[in-house]
Amino acid sequence: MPEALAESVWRPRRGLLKRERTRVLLVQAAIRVFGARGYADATIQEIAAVAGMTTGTVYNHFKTKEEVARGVAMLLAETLCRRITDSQQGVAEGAQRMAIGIQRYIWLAEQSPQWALMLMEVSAAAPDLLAEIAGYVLADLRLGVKQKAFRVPSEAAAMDMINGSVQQAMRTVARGSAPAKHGREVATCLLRGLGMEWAAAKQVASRALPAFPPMQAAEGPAAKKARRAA
Amino acid sequence: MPEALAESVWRPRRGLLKRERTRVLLVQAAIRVFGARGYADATIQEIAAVAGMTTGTVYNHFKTKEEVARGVAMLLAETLCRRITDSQQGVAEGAQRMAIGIQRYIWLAEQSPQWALMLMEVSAAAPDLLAEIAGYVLADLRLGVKQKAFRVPSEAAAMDMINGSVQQAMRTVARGSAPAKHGREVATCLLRGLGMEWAAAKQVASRALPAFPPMQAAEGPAAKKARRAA
Amino acid sequence: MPEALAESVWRPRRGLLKRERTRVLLVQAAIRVFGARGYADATIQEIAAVAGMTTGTVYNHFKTKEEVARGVAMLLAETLCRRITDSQQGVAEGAQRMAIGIQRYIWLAEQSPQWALMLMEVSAAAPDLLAEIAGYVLADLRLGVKQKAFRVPSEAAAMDMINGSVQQAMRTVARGSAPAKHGREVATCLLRGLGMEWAAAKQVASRALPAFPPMQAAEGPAAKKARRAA
Amino acid sequence: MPEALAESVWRPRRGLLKRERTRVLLVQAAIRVFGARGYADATIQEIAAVAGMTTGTVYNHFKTKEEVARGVAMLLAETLCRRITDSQQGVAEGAQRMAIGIQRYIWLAEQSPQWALMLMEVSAAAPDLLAEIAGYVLADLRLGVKQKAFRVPSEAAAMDMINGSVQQAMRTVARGSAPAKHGREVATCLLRGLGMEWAAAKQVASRALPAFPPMQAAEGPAAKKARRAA
DNA sequence: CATGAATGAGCCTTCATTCAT
DNA sequence: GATGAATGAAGGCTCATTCAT
Repeated sequence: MPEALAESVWRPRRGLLKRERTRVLLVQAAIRVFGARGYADATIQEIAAVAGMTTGTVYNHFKTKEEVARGVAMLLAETLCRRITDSQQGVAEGAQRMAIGIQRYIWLAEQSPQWALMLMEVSAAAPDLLAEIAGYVLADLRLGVKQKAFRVPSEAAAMDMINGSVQQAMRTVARGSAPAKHGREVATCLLRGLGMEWAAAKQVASRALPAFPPMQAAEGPAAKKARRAA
Repeated sequence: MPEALAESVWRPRRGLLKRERTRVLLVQAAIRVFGARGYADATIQEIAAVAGMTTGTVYNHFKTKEEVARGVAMLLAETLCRRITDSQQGVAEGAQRMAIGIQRYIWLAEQSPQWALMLMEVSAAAPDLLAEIAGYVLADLRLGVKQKAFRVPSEAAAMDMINGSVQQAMRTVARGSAPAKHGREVATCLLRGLGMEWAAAKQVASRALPAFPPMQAAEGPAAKKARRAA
Repeated sequence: MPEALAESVWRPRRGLLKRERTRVLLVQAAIRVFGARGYADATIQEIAAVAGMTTGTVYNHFKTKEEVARGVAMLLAETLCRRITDSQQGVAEGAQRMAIGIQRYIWLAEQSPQWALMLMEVSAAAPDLLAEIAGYVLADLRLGVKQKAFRVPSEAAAMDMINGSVQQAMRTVARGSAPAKHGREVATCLLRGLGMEWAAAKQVASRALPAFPPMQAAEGPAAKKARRAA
Repeated sequence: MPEALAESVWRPRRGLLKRERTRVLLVQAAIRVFGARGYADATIQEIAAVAGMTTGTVYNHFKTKEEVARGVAMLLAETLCRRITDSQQGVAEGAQRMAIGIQRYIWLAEQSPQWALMLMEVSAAAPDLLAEIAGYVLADLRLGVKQKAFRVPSEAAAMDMINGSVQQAMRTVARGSAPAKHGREVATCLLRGLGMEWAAAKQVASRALPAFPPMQAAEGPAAKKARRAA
């Protein structure tokens, strides 16, 4: 797990109902185990053990291993999207937002190759993850188009290009076979592919990435309930 | 299996030593089973049965299940590369060769979604497949660069973009959620990403795909031997 | 559940103390679930859910799953015996009472094969059911003997014959492999086995079955209490 | 297991192909385990262990636990039918053959209550057993009818009566709650139920049971093959 | 080389039962 | 009395792999 995300993912969730707290603990354990063993080789027993519970408890919350993957996917998606969105605060250009997102994912793969591979394995098992992320990417794409920075033959084609390229780049980086600055170069290619001119693409992709500050606590339903009651 | 490939893959291999013919039969059976069940759910016993042999025989030719996947990967790679290369006969422009390759893969995914998904699963288990294909892609990329049609920040970035995008597009198509002309639009994006101007990219991607004629028989070692002897 | 019994079994029990009403609701739910899944495949959790309660509640009323089966057995036995006895009102001949009982059970199996199989499964898990029923059968047997209609080598042998034959006939009927009039023919055989002459057996078994009127409400302890208090 | 059957069931099968020999060993082990634990509580692991093999081997021969029960049923059916048929050698009267069969089964339940209960449990899980036995019973029934000893309203009714009664009697005997001579008395009732006169029924049921000699070896396919080849 | 029976480690999954709230 | 989350012991079953024939 990239250090920069650890806190956001592991942070104990207060203010959740008991059932939900257990669920989150299980998902956190699953992230650890998926990361260590890979999705295919991870076992429910180990997830339970890591969470300090028993197998039965896992099945109280998830009907199948795949559903565990879905739980993991949702937590990761939520964390990633929120963290990256937070770091884009105040960036109004679609092109730059896109460049930030692209490079951030590749940067995360550099920080923790193992984690990146897990992320992609989980994505395969639980497409929800990509779907969630795609929402944010699409928003930036549309912003860029509206701002006349981008021009694409179709949103679908552009999305496939962006998502596929970033994933492939993450793999390359995780494998250790990427040159330095790979993130920036991939971003350059992609911005160009989205219709920008060479110089502009290069310029935008070269700007320093913004800081990546810890996520603010999300509210659980229990907390929401309490607030509503107030 | 896309009809257009079936003959090339299933054709009985004559002129091979017996050992190798058996091996090919097993690989062909494995392709069928992987396609039907997916790599993870395919069993050695079923592959053997489909090939009309027994488990033991499989292990006489492959040390592990993964090696079977490698065998499948090699056969598919060889078939794909040869067929696509053949169809590019006489195309001298790197840009157009690239456009043809990109669209052909996406077209194959349209022809047989199941097969496409299998292809990608096998790629994950046996990276040889992608490596082999990448060789051809890289050649076209370099050709395009040499011809000043392409301009890229780095070969690695361009390759990740191309490979990742095509895979993602194949997935989208296989899932059935791609718009019509997806192949052409993805190709347009990618050519643009490789440095071409909008109009040129669009124009090249819009040319009709060349025919996709059956592969000529490949020579087995036995035939080679015979020829050498002559 | 045979329609003819449904009302007697499902009828809400008024006038019961709350604790007992809950208990009955659970037993009724168990009958539904046992009928749908079979005893072995029924789960406490589903029984609770069907009753609109939780597992814990089930265990507040029954120490084990088997005890639930016992509860089911008692309710079914009570219902069956009472309904059949009611329908025998005014029949003074042991032989005819016996013929009615035999045919009624087989008729019930025709009405609802699934329910019949459940009945026998529950009997295996909770012999109380058969014991209860056997009491009524034995009474009719003795009546027939006293009236010189029956003549048997031993009560035990006769009881085994009657109970075993009826169960087997119910199974055959439930399986759908019994000819028409099976109930009547089995009854004829059994009456003959109990010592009657052919003609008499056949004649008695051929009489029309009496109507099968809904059961009158049974009193619960609360009602009893109230009555005692009066 | 009743001593009188043990030798017939456990005898090592020579002249069987290896696969079949293993299968028989597994079935024999299953009989032991079903007898000791009951069908529901028997585990595949224990069966394998008792047979000196591993669980995987069991599943090489039987797809499910129920199929193991079927294997047991077939072996028991074959053994029982052959042994009883052998002991009826030279008995030409259908009535007496029937009386012998009825009493023999009940006698076996006396010899080994546990085994009898197992037999009935297995019958429930694998109806093949009863079906096989029923064939022999039906033959005797028809013989008796042809000889004018029996008269029944329908074969189906008679069969249900015989099978059901014998099973119930076996249960009663196995439970230890049957009076002495229960077998004879049940047989008397049943012969009467099949249409005989009281005196005749009693007389036939009172004859001494014939000896119960060990079964002659059955030929396995390998032996058959060898013989054919000769 | 082919055969195919045997292996065996180990996973997923179920569910009766408990117990703190 | 009701709740329902948690338990945990087991068991069925799979399948890649081996090896004697």
